[in-house]
Amino acid sequence: MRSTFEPGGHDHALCVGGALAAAEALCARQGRRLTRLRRRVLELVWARHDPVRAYELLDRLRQERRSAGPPTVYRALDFLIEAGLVHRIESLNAYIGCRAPEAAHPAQLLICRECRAVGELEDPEICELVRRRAGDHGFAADRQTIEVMGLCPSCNKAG
Amino acid sequence: MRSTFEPGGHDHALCVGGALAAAEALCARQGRRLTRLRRRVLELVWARHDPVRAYELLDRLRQERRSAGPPTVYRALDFLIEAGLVHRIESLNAYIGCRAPEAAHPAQLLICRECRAVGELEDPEICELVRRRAGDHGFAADRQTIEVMGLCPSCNKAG
DNA sequence: CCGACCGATGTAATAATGTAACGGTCGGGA
DNA sequence: TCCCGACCGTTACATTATTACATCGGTCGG
Repeated sequence: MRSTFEPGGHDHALCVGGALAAAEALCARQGRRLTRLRRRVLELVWARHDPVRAYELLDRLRQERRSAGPPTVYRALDFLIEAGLVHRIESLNAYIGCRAPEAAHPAQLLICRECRAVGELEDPEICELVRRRAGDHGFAADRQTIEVMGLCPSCNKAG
Repeated sequence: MRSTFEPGGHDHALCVGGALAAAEALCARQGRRLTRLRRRVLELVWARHDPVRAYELLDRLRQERRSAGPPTVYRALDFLIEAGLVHRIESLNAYIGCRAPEAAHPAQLLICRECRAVGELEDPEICELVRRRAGDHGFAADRQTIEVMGLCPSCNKAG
């Protein structure tokens, strides 16, 4: 099983580097334009493994790009979400880098209520079961938002 | 199977009346105080079968209670959600009356992107599968938010 | 009955989140 | 060359939600 939550002392530069490389590749393949700005926003999103707020991104962006305003950030986020590189966490109004941008599946996000770490399932069975049950009621599902609050492995042990 | 989406011409007064009666009963049983204000907000939430925004509720409340402000509405909503009488729809920042307040299960909301009607599954299998898969990754789930966008039965036929 | 307490509500201000609208720039194709 | 479309800057504004503190009204022990 792929690790859902990163262990404490991992080399985070690898996460960031990997995410950016994957993003370049994906955009190239799909004919999307990963501009300098968008790339930088993605990098800022990946700065940590917990969710980032839009206005936090804005504050950091401003430090290097005086001209940034809310639309700057929201447009970049829209692009990144559309491309499947970032997830919006509806229940937190926050954003997090997608750990499996290649997979087309909708994700199921596991959010730790203690440390705010976020893990990501890409479980096709859940996805399919939800779709089927909705279909049983005559509902044609096309987008799923699944967010689970709870305790991540390490907070669970600690508590 | 219980009907998930109400048919067009149903007698909506029955929905509202039933919801209020169920709410009274539930609060009585659980020792919660369903005050006049909270009851009225619940009634306004149930005015339609599609999601209501907090500030829509506020506007309507103000017509009969000049003193209402944002906290008035948000506090009432917090109470109703806590009691399981209302769901917050995270992906819309909106609220809807719970159709099965007796059931302790988390709900799965089916949201029509055409007509905004909302149906509600209370599927224990989905719930359990999500919990189990999360558990497989060491995550102790305690709250699930599942929101599905798509087309309701009638919009699906129409489109 | 009194007064202390507590949950519910009133009230004002403000924070946090997100969008609209319009203009400028720049690169690629007719 | 000229136009078009994508991208970004810029300003203003809309929407959603919270904080902090005051007040009201009932309950309960004394």
